[in-house]
Amino acid sequence: MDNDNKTMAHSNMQNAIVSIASEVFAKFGFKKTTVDDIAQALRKGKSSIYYYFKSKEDIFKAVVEKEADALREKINVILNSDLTTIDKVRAYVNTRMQAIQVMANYYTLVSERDVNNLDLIEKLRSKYDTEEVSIIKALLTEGVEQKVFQVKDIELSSVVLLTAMKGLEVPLFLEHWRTESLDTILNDMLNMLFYGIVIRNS
Amino acid sequence: MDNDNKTMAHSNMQNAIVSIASEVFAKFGFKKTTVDDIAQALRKGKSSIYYYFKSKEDIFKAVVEKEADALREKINVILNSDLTTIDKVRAYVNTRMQAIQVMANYYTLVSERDVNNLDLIEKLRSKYDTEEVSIIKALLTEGVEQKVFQVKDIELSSVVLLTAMKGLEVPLFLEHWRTESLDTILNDMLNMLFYGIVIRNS
DNA sequence: TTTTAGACCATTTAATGATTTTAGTCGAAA
DNA sequence: TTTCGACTAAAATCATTAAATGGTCTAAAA
Repeated sequence: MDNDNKTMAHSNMQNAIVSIASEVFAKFGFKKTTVDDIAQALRKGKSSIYYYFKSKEDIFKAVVEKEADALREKINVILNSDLTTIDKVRAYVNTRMQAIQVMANYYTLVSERDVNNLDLIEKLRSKYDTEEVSIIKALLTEGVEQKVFQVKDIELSSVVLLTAMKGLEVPLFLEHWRTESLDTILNDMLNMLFYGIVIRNS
Repeated sequence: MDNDNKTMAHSNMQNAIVSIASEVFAKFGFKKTTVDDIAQALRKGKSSIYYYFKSKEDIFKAVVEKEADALREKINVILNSDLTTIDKVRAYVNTRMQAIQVMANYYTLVSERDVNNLDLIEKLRSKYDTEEVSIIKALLTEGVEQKVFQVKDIELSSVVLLTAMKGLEVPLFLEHWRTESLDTILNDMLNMLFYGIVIRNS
């Protein structure tokens, strides 16, 4: 078997592990899932898993990264589209609010708040928050460049918007506090963002 | 001692307990503070405390309520002032963002997230969140009535604003992530809220 | 009559040692 | 190159015992 096929087979096995691990982690959570659980689900020995991954933590990171990729793909379609910047922001927020479902394993780890995993939680949180702030900054910058937006402090505004979205995850997704469709709610919020609440006389 | 003086004396002792308890809770947190700690700080026996309060939880609630009163007093000055509605909102947000310092015991309890106290946390959170939403609704309603604001869904907007403020408590107060003054940061955010980010051509 | 506090109870928490489980490694076999 | 059984060290769990704590009772003091 030449080198490329060997690497391909290696990758295939890694992908298989990540897929199965994703399901096992989803079922039991990070803490309660053992590497032996994952191995058994793959019908292999535990040390086989360690041939492909350095540690349990690395497997979990790969799982979360795969889920993040699914979200990134959707978001990149929006960023690269011909939509107006305003519509891009709308589409982005709508898609981003699916994060809690698409990146279920990451959110579960964060909410577990297990003191033994705070380091892992902080690593992941930092990585994905930084990424999100970059996306929002890019959108705000595009809007400013096209003279559609006026934003005094893009860095601050990006963080504020991300913080607001994250804060709303709980009432919108975990508590189901409103009966209107998510689209309606997000639309109202975005209109507040775009046009403000102060009435300006023409 | 007639009845009024008796009641007065009773209240005085309750106030003394709340004051001292506030300090002890602030020092050790709810969980680590024992009723005996509070009693010793007052140079009394533990069962004396139970003569004035039904439970440790009731003492803590009284402590938090006292702190909340300090914040309410400041906010009521704003609500009852002759300021324009826009300036009232500005002043309210500035004052409200002091909550994390003025209501320190409440915030400490919430961040402890002790599973044995989730019930108490939820009771207090519900109480004070409901109160805050009412204040924001009143301000938005006043603005709409004076035709200064245009808000499609006052209930939703109030909750969104409160959620955003709460979400920003961490970066602004606990992580000191920005070097500008708090006033500057809050001002920028409020301008986003009032006027939006979309440039509207006259 | 009101206030106080020591003694007490039931429950919770902490400490401890023993046992089990788990992450990760090694080396031989396939 | 890949797999896995055996193994190790550390971590986690369990059962038991002791200590601590929230709260109560009742008698004494103010």
